[in-house]
Amino acid sequence: MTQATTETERSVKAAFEGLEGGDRGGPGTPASEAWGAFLRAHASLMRVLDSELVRGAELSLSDFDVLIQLRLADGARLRMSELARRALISRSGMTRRAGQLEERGLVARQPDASDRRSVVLTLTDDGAQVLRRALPVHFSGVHAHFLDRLTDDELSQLRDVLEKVVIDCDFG
Amino acid sequence: MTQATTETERSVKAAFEGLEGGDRGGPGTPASEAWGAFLRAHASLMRVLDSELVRGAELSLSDFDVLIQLRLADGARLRMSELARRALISRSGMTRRAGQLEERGLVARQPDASDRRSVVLTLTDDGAQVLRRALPVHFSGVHAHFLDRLTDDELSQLRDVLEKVVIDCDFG
DNA sequence: GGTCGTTTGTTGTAATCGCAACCATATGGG
DNA sequence: CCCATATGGTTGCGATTACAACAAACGACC
Repeated sequence: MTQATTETERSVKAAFEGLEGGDRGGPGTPASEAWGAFLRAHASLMRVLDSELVRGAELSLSDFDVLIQLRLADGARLRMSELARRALISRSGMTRRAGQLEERGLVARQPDASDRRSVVLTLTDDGAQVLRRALPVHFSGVHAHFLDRLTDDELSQLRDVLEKVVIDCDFG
Repeated sequence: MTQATTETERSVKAAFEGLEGGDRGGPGTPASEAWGAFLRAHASLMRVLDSELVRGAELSLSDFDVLIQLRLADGARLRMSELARRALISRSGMTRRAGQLEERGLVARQPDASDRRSVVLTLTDDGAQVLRRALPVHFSGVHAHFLDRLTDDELSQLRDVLEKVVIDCDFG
């Protein structure tokens, strides 16, 4: 995977000439290399972290996301839409994920008194316990593959740079 | 829309609450903020870029990935496995994606004379033409949402930092 | 030549996800 | 009060993906 980078970026040059692209963003530039690293980093990190979490805590990264977002919310309760927004998934995706988690007894659906359209999701005791067991697994993975490889300065740089390219858009 | 998100990419904004992992990695630190920005940036960028590409060139980002990797390869020809590796997808995923692209006449399957197990994918004239029309669409999107928002220094930083966290792993 | 382990591509299967459509509810103006 | 519009959640549906298992072919070795 790392090797492909070099190869790719070398040949990118030939492929993109004739394209109006210009210098910035052209092949072999920091731009294209940054883009490629961005894609590779995400793909490989997500795969490994999910795999580790499933093996170590019998929880997918998607499920973990919902549980952790619930736990971080005030009172460990959130409406479906808000939860979907925070977990970066669609509302329909949230519906199905909540259904699975509810079947496992990790979350509970409750009607919202102030808005009868809404459904409020809460973390059950079992859910909190499962989350407690999953946290160190995920934590050690993020440490090993992410935090331990970067300095504090690099993390700050990464945060600042990436926040500039976040697009505010709907997710479903 | 076509699925811009590959696997599991969710927001885990501050996944380390309640852990005594020390300050590094705790909520509100550059670590967790960088991680959250990483996830949000990828999710939103992929969604928007895929959407723009589908609307502007009738090509999903996944299909584009295959075509561009073929184009960048020497002679615009690659074995399935190598193509899958470069496109960050599994071999089975590559099989099916190649099947679709072949049906559309954008790529052609050829036997590899030197290894009868292998199948070599080549870019057809139609495929090259579709790719030519797709390139400016994708590049303008990458420019608008990524490159134009960052300086050269920031792109170099991003590349250097992200390459440190790329994990060399199999994708299928 | 024969054998074992590896690699290559494909397929069955199951899981996931988003979009569009839908109903229920809420909200703001006539 | 009534209607138009917007929002919240669910469901049907199609599309995509990875994992595991498989056969064919390769390669190293004896």
